[in-house]
Amino acid sequence: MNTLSYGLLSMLSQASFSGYDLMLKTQPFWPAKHSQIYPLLASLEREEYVRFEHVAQSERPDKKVYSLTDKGKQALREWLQQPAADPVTRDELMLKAYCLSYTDPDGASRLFAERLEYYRRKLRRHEATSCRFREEGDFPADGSAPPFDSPRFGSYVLLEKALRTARLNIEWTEWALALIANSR
Amino acid sequence: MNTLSYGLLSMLSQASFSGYDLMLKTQPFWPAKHSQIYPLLASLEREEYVRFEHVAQSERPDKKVYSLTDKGKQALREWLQQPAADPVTRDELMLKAYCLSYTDPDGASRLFAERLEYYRRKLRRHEATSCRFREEGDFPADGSAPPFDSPRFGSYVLLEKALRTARLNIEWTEWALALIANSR
DNA sequence: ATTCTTTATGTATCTATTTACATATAGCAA
DNA sequence: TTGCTATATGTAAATAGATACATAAAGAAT
Repeated sequence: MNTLSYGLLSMLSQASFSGYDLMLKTQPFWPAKHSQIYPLLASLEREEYVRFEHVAQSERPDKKVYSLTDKGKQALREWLQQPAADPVTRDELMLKAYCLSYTDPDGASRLFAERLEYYRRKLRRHEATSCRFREEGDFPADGSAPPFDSPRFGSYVLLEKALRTARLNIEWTEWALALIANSR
Repeated sequence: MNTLSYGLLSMLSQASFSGYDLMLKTQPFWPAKHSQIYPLLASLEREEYVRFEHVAQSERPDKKVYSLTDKGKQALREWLQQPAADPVTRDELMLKAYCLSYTDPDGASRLFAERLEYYRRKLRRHEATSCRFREEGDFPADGSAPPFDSPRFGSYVLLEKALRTARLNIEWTEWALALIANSR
């Protein structure tokens, strides 16, 4: 059982999902391709952490909808008792920053401007998710936090982090672009 | 040539380093073990992107000090023309947040309190680095930014991001801990 | 004295992850 | 009608990364 396997179980604690859904849902915090997810789900099913049912769809391909077994729920409770491993970030732009003087201010601006667009897209997506959650009743409509007992408490805390991080990254990138522009 | 290989070249654009130094320097933005670094350096040397000289040390083991060749510098310039790949973050705590209701407020507080300590340690380290850079003359003593042409411009921009991010993460974790405490 | 940590370099093996190969249906755009 | 995207599931092969094995010497702590 590796971290991603526990991550899949964790997503399934909120609702049942297909492998394709899980692949999309894990992207923000543990990106993985479908070619990694499907074999893991098959293994989790063999060892009875999850079960699935075939769901026929008329307009789309049929799917397998997975849900937690009691063994899966127990595994989650034990996993939560363990401290979380340190987060890992890998960012090519940060590596490029070390040799920024090998290009000119125009080249550097282009790199940071592309990253700024990436952060802005992220913020827009998180804001849309926040609205959707409030409209669909996952979060209270008044903007307050769901209670700790609610299965949405975790999503609320995560979304808040994602929003704050995106805004900070936008501010930092704009600050860096201004520094580069001032040097011209 | 993978991303980490370019990252090693990028670090070498600032100064010459041993494989051990490079392993330590890459941790913040592209963590890698020495067992991954050493073979990459050997391969970069075979293909003449870097060269090394043996440096005998009296009080420590001898080392190989690597530096960029002209071919390595050219490779860096071409790499900088390409847009940077999207950053990747993998964080077990975020996965655990999805099933937080499977534990109690005490268990959840413990998880977030451990992470808070991690972020505080990070901030202290970054602040120490910032002081060191200013004392050693890498950054201007008045707190202003090094000029764009300076090989330290990138480090300055990166350190600023690290400081802002660590502070935001501390604030977010404290906010989450307060939410959990209020539910008790 | 002994154990632990840091510096320093390397290889062998295993696991995790990505890329490519494969297939199928529906909708949309050129 | 041809190609592109999204949904949906899978396998094969390659690469990237982690763990374990190996060695060595100095200093600090116990």
